[in-house]
Amino acid sequence: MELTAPLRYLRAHGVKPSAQRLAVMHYLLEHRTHPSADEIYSALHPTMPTLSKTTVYNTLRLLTENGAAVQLTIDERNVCFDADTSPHAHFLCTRCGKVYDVPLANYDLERHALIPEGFRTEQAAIYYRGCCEHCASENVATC
Amino acid sequence: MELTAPLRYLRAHGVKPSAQRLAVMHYLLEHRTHPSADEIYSALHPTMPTLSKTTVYNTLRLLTENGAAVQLTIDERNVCFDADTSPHAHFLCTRCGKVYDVPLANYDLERHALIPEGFRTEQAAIYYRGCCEHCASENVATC
DNA sequence: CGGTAGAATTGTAATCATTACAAATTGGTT
DNA sequence: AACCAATTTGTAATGATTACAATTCTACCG
Repeated sequence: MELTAPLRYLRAHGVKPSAQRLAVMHYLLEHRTHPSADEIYSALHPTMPTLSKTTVYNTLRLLTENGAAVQLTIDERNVCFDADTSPHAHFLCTRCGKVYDVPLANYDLERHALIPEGFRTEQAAIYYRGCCEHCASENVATC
Repeated sequence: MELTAPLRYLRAHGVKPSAQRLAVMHYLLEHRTHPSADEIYSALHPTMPTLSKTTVYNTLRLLTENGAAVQLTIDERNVCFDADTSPHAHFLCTRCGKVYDVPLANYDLERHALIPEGFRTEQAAIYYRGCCEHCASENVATC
């Protein structure tokens, strides 16, 4: 039961499974916190001591290239990843650094912008920055 | 006449002018190519040999903090900057790396997403990735 | 079963953007 | 001219990501 979902996910996106790929996919599916490559590595390394950081980077690239995950460039420090590939926006709290999912009012992202003829869009992202509710109530001064 | 616009721009956003700040602001206003800090430094350094890269970074941070420019995280390699702070989207061509401006059909960015109560939005960005018209006609194979 | 080719993984070293920091310079004020 | 604060500079550090060559794994074939 434990690894069923990751395996299905990889197969559905044409990614050949391996212990490392299943572990990364599993982590992404279980932790919807938009982790960075380093966070994933640090979380998996204790229980999978042979895992290398390069493999985590390679796997994440493979997953995003095959549509099994999405990479977010909302945080200028490092890229982070999301196993939820359905259309939704993201909100980065610049105080605590958390990235929140935000549902879209209108699912047709491309219709928002007037992209010129001849341009082929492959990906769309909507990013918000600001102060999340938790930080706003914690620290009134800076919010 | 040459530096009038940059000076006005800095003053309008409460940034105390200096030769370096005017040069960076001037470059951003003249080059709507969404340059990175390094591109700006490389372009200005020949005619301003004492300019340091740290100053370019410091100045860009100052400009964005004061609303005289916007920083884009559309390119995962490096942050880039735009002197046009009016609401518009951006399109990154993953082939040639160019960032294009894209007008918005609906100027109210925040209304697109259902941001939860208590969250305070300070910035919104819409990013597209894909293949631009020029690259599409150049190289049919990869587009 | 054992051998083998190709793919996947690993670890280390390099790269590259960005930041930290302390020293030097500049600008405005008395 | 003298002084304080702000700005700039150069160098060194940091930190994420990638390059690369060596090792290990996997699937297939005899």
